[in-house]
Amino acid sequence: MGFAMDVRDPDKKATRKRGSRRGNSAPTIGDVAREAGCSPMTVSRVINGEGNVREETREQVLAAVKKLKYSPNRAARSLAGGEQLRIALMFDNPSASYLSEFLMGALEEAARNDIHLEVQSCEDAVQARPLVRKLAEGGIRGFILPPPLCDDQSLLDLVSELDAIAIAVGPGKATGTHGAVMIDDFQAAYDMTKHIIDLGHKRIGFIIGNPEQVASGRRLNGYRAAIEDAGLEPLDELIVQGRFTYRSGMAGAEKLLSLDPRPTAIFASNDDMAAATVAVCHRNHLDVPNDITVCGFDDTAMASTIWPELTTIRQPIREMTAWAVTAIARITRARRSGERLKVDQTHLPYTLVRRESDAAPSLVRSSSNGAKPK
Amino acid sequence: MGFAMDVRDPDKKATRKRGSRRGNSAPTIGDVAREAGCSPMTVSRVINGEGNVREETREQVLAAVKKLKYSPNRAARSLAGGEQLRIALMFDNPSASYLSEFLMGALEEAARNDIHLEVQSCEDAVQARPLVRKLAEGGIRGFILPPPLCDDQSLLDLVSELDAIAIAVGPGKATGTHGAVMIDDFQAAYDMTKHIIDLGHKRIGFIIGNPEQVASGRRLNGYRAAIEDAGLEPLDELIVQGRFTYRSGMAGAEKLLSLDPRPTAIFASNDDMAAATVAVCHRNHLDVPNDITVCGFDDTAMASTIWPELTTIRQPIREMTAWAVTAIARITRARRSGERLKVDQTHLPYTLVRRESDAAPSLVRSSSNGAKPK
DNA sequence: GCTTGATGTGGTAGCGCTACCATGATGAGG
DNA sequence: CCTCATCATGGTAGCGCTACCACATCAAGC
Repeated sequence: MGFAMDVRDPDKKATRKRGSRRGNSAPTIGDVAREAGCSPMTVSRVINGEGNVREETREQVLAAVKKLKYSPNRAARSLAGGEQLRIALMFDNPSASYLSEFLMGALEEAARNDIHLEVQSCEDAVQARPLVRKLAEGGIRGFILPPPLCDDQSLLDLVSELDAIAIAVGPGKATGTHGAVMIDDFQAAYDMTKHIIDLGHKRIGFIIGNPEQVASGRRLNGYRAAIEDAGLEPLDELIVQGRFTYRSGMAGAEKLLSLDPRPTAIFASNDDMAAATVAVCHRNHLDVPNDITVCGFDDTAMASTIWPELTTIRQPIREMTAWAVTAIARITRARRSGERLKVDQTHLPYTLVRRESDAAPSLVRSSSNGAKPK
Repeated sequence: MGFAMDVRDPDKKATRKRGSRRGNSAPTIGDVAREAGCSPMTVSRVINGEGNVREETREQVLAAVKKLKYSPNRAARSLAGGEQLRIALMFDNPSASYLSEFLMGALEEAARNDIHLEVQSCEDAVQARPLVRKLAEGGIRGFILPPPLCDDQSLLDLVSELDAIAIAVGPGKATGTHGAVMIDDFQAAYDMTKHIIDLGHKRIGFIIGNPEQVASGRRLNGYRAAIEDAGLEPLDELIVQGRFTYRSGMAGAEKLLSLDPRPTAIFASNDDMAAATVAVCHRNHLDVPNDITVCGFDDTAMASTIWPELTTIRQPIREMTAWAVTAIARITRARRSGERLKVDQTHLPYTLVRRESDAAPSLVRSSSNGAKPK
């Protein structure tokens, strides 16, 4: 026995010294155990807040932890602890340029918490269903769903049914059966509309988003409320249907510009449609913003690429996705230890980003060189 | 003996079955080894791109990986492998809409290999220098540099000097002192130009990219070579300078459209400028593609957002970034074990994506309804 | 007294992977 | 022919931690 140890020890030391496996720093659970005069197992128990440890022992361990500045090794923990938490991030419009922000938030947060994140793209909500089922059966515990997927109630129900967790990122409305992070679409649209009104505009056109996404309706309502609160006449002719696509934005803008008198400002429900509106304005030889103000929503890359750059509403997409990831982690942990806490929902703050596409209306139609007020 | 086995075996199976440690899914390196008919070690070698594996074996392993959809367990990897590799992804034009693809590739691959990736934005190459120094001193071992950062030779030299690894993603030209993944910009521009020529165009305008990026010159040369090879007259008036921005694209397009006779096609060095060109054409009441063909380069989100959608060259940005990440990982590993293998460079295949912005030239100027040939 | 059952604690065996060394197979040089 | 280097591969022993069982201890019950 003694011999065996003698042989083993130097060997081990040599390995250690070279530091081929581990630099030299980072105390391990074993170091703590030695310091506290107990076994690694007991240390593990204390650290994980399990019961069945004498108060005295616990204190010794905690003192040792503090003294050695021990912090558990994440990799080892998740390796030993059985399965790693796996969550899927699904999206069905890969063209969305806010995807990069979306990914930054999710992947960063996932890495921080040692969560495996799978990025899945799919055609639409219908096609997503079998995919979700497969993933859930394959061990995925949570799903992050951006719009428009998160507006499909039956998809959300399917996730609950499969005993997984769905978090909607930026849905128009939360239904209470699942978690959600969003901005207040209503208030944001209200603010933007009020901003345009404050600039002096009275005829403000609005292009609605995809009717299948609840957010579209909320943005429309925000616009309407601001118009009414300002005492302006709410005219149906100023509101046209779009579908969030560039092309639908072109059609909507053409319709609005053919009105007589034409609106002096157009608020499109997203940036792609706003960009399309700018294009149509240019085709009609209208200068933006001197002849007409155009505003968007979302602050995607498109908004700051085109000329003039769009005044728009910025969603804190990164923070929203990060929140979604931690929410899933929290809920799963709770579930593992039996308790079934209810999923929560939250609103994060948005910002109105003022760029170059808005200005006060030119009073005289022909004088199109009115300097934009800063 | 037989008894002992009888006792032990079911026990083990039971443990497995309950899946207390491992769910049941996730194939391990051992499963792959069994499938490929070799040892786990060999699989490990293949996965980490180490040398000393017979080509035949490598292929078998790769096939097994694919078949089983194996993906290495990050926790185990970093637990066994010592310290975590840290690399930085720097970029200086956050507006680039290909950023999302870029990030997808990098972050996904980084997560897969349990590499800590820091995303850093900076103003320009000059400003990047102190930042690189600080990061390298802080333990960053590799830098991923998209254009235009990767075209700054002194920045690349700085990285080598600091004993870190630089991989250029999509530079115009590789200098041999650093790693690089790219497409053949010359050949791609040549192919696109030839495509336009084959459509029947003879006066083809070209908008050059940012002169500070070497890729711009390569694309220009590709255009020139195709023009000459087709026996068309190379006219300087058809080539205008741009800077890869939407706005510079507008200026360039305006200049080209003011020529008499105007070109029947315009090939812009990137999608943003091509989109701007389409906008300018529309402003001049020219239909795309019936009155004029417009082609882009890069296949960013912009290309498929606007109407008409752009015919363009797709770079496999995601794959390129992923390659960059694994290259850094491979080289670092090699360095750790002493050997100093030279950094390598590779070309990845591009594709010409045909959409709706190109057509044969309309022979009679007024008849603008020429059907687009399929 | 000895079975039960709770309560602390330690031992053992991995989690999936890689560093390191040992091996077998080849070919070059003596 | 045998050595010695060079490859291609396998075996073994951990990385730091936790699940699981075994054990020891002490109280209460038949």
